[in-house]
Amino acid sequence: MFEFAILGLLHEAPMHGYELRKRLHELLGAFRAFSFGSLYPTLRRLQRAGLIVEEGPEESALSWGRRARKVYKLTPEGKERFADLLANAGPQTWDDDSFGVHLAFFSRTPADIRMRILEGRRRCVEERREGLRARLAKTGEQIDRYTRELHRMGLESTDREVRWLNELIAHEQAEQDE
Amino acid sequence: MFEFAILGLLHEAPMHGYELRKRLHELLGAFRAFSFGSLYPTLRRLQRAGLIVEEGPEESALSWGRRARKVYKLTPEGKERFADLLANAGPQTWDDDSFGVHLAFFSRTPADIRMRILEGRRRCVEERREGLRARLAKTGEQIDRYTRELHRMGLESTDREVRWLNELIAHEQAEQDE
DNA sequence: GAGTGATGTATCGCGGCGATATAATCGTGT
DNA sequence: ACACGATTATATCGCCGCGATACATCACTC
Repeated sequence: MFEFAILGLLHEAPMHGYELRKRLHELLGAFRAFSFGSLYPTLRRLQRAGLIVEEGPEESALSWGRRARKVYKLTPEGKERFADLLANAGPQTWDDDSFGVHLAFFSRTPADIRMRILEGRRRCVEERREGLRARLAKTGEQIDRYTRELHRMGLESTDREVRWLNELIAHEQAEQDE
Repeated sequence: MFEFAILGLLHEAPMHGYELRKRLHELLGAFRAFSFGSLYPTLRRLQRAGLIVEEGPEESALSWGRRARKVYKLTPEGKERFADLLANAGPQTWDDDSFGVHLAFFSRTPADIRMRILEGRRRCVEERREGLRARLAKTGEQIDRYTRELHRMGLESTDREVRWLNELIAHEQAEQDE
């Protein structure tokens, strides 16, 4: 996921780690917090895999006076990898945060894949909603007040997410038709 | 967190791994999925730490005919540890799932600690809400449609959680007064 | 010129997950 | 009677991401 996010961001421009994290925070801070503790190891991993490369010092010379930074840019393999991850956007689980990250890069995502991701998400959130509904109905009054409150809240947010997804999907369809 | 949940559940009765996971699912399935991949290692860890012990076969003999299971029960140290974890319920972050797990064990939690946890959660969710609000206001129209949608949704759910927490807190106070 | 806070890179240990292996037992259909 | 799949049950492995921590530079202010 982090990998996907970094590759996605580097499509905009070459960046160094700290900046990546800042942009990531702006982009995804709404529902996901990325830490430095995974940022730098991930960058190393991507570099070793040949998906990103460190820019030579001459390129970053325009911002001189700055202290040591490592500016990374995408390689063709990196771009390919990003497209692959999008295309194979796997079966999701409700507690999987990949959906949000995908959404954040939707403007760079083909319409058909956008649709597949949206519908995949809706499907799994709907499943979850039915599961919660069933459990709430079954256990009825016998369970702990706090637990019930937790379930109630869970069901409500799941329901709201489904409705939200429906709106997003409708909007996509409207765009496609025009 | 898993540790806390397991210790909490074992207050009810001695249990084996699979059962623990099932109960955990009932209790916390609304917002958290625990996997076997952490369950068994965690049980081992707790056992090594002396917080739980494996019941002898004679005790589990009442359920005979069953296949190999390892039934664990709390030690006094385990109970102590649970109380400690509750008492020191640390500073939370919004994406931290400890709150939900704590809530699930509220009926076994002293009223003052309940209150501290609820208010701690409210505080950090409120902070997050203000952060989101500020960012949405600042960036205005210049950001990506999908990203804005993500932020909007994030803000909305955060706001809903704050209101929910307010209700819970009010209920606690009402109970305290009676 | 001291202190504070933001910028910047980096590592370490650990908790938790997904995939996977293995096996007994239960339920159901034929 | 038996076969087959679902459920019960324990366990390991590698990987991802986090929190804590360290350390250095720069900007700003008192």
